[in-house]
Amino acid sequence: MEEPNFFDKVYEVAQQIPYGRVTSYGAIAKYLGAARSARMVGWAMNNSLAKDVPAHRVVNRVGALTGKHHFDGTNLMQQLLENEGVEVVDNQIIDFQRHFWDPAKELG
DNA sequence: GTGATGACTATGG
DNA sequence: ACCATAGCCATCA
Repeated sequence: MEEPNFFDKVYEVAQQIPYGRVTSYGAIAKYLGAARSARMVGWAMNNSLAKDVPAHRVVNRVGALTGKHHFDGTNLMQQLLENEGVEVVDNQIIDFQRHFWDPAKELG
């Protein structure tokens, strides 16, 4: 095994997102010290789909389910979030800030 | 080694 | 307010 890659770190953070909470790509990237690599976080999420990572809890900065079309169904991501008590309308999380979970703040 | 790509974000017109 | 462009940086062809 080698040192944890960027992706591995993203997985760890994503796995620590509490139930019913969400975060943004930028927040994770910032926690990892690569705030400008938010895209990498999203990409890592794509890899995480095959892992035990709650990728549906990671959305963009405005709480929009930009990655929903990476899931099997068209509304699977939304269903998962709603199942956790997160209100989602038109592919966007309602009261995003209330559900927001900042790893940089919660973990350190 | 170079170029292209991406589930983003910030800024400018 | 909306659309376009730039920056960022890790991975792949």
